[in-house]
Amino acid sequence: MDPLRDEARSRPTMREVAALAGVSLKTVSRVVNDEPGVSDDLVERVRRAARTLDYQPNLTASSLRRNDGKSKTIGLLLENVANPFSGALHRAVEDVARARGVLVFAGSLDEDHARERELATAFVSRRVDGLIVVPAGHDQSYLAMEQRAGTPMVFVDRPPTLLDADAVLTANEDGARRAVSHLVEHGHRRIAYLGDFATISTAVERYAGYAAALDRAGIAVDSAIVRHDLHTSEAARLALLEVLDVDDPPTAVFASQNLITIGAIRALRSRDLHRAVGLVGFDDILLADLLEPGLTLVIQDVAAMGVLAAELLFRRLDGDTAMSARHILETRLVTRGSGEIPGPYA
Amino acid sequence: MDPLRDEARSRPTMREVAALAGVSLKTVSRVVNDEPGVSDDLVERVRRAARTLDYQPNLTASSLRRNDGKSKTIGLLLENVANPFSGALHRAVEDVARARGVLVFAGSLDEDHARERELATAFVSRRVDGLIVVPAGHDQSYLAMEQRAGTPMVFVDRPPTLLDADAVLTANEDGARRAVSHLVEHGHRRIAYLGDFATISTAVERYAGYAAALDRAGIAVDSAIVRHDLHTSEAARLALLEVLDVDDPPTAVFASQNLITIGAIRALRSRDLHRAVGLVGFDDILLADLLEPGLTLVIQDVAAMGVLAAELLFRRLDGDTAMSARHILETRLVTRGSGEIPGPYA
DNA sequence: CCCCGAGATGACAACGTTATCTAGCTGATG
DNA sequence: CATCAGCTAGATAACGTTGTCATCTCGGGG
Repeated sequence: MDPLRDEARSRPTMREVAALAGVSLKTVSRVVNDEPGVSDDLVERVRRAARTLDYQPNLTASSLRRNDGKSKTIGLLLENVANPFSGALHRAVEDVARARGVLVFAGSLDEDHARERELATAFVSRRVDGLIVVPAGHDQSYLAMEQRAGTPMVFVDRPPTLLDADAVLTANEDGARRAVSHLVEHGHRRIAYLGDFATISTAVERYAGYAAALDRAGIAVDSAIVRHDLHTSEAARLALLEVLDVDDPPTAVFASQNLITIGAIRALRSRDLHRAVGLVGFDDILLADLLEPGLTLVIQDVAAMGVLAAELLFRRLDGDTAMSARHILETRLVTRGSGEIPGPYA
Repeated sequence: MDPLRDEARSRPTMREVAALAGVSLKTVSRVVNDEPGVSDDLVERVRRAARTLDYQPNLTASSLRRNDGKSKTIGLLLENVANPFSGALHRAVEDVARARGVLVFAGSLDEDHARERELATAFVSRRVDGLIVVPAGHDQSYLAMEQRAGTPMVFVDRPPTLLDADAVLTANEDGARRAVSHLVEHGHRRIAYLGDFATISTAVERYAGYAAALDRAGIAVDSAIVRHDLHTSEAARLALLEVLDVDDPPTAVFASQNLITIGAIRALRSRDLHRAVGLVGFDDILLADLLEPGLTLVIQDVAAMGVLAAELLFRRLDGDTAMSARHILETRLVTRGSGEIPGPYA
């Protein structure tokens, strides 16, 4: 009907390359996969034919037929591809994967456990070779069947629940304890806690570290200056404004996550308290050194976490059947000023 | 040999579901794809069998066989998944894709044109349904065949070269002109330019805007205070330090990109000039409002760019055959202090 | 009571590739 | 000179699914 319909000319296949080169399908397959046992003459002819047709092998068909069934693809479930933590993790995983010719599917979960399951299933349907997961939910048993079917999986930042798998975690409690002890050492005894959803395991651990540091210093936790379930910087800002209004207000603040730290800074600024109230945050923040005062932070080596997670995953793919393990990475306290503001007991 | 080898029990297939339900393969296919013409009785039986076996359809096999050949997958080529611009773009694209059940492959190019081609080819080999590209190179003709084979592609931030395709771009020249004019209006006539690789089209356009603004104000471009090819904040910092040392040093700076802006701030801080020298940057920066002085920036709506790009792509996938077009998004100048520092002619 | 159409179900081929097996050829060995 | 090892090349089946078409059943109309 339409004579100009050469538009949707479909991609050349091995069969067409074979026809042009005057060889069998299988010979083309051998050449494409660099298998030995093809004469130089034919290799050259096939190569030329492939180039002429601009042949690109169809990797999905290939992986369907291959014995190992590998798709050279992994799935990465992140909290949100737009946040810096996820971005850094993604990049580290990508680099390790790239070295092995493996591509990365990435997706955002937004702390939504339904979304986690949905996306994991979508990845599995595409037959990814493995999964790296920063879980949003608290039940990963839905992955058990898939794991048994041979898909390795590594959890990052938060451990899997109701599932046995490798995990790369941060020493959250220890990091938080050091952060809060640091404030105590600088003379603070009224230290507020601002934390993320209490359903997030890292938030729980960081709170435990906060409480432990206070306990060690003989300070009682005062719920009037402890706020959980803050997930945006705005929520954190409002929470801190309230906390600053209680009787006997805090002289220092521990912010358990980067967005919360930012909210805390905004609150302190608006009261012009940023040079008076101590502040230590968990997680790195870009430009932390350019603020005034500089931000004292507990930081994790996110890139190292990503590299380790990817390496664990590929080790499993290479056949490692050792028992699953949890790898805990230490944190580092970087002092830049906000955490060294002296408290009343300095 | 190893009796415990039930480990790698492979995934159930339609054939197994069919056997368990006592129906034919095709009937299972119909049920899985919600095709009409299957009795309620059988639908129920198949559903139950599928659930029992925890059957997950193999989408790669399905897309291989399907007439439309769609893999419900798109490829996204970014500069670096870890940088905020790429992250925001990625997220916007993901959201549009998610609404259509489409998954996103993402990869980093690091301004490497070889890597661009490599990654694009890898995506094509996995038969993605479409590509969204922030190109690193200056020749996308290698994609022509693929485009003719029916894979739509949309370029973002930078136009395609030697290839006709949709593009979503920023009004770079206009934005830069407004930024520099803003400095002129605040009394500056010695305005330094710090720019990215001159091979990047956006950098070229922004420089053109800088030159145009000076020209309009009757100011000659002085190459002594113009620096190109800065790609890291450290390079920018060092460059500005040098520029500040020339005779008749600049009283203001235009930084053409976010990392460069950060380097510029560091340089100014180290000379304690951050409250004396005017600064306007291109691209958004997290916490720009918390610095002192606040950063005056020309910002692009990155999320809007991503949404538009993804929508254009899906429109093509839905069969839109209109001529390809370039969509130019305007920028916005956000004044926060650093750009309003008065110059000598104020 | 036969035939026909509509609807449900299944048999079979095919998507593009790789695995397996066999055929043909060469040249060396007994 | 027969045999066989060793190599190259191709024919064929198979991966898990969907498209096409044939078959079967059932109810209603002539």
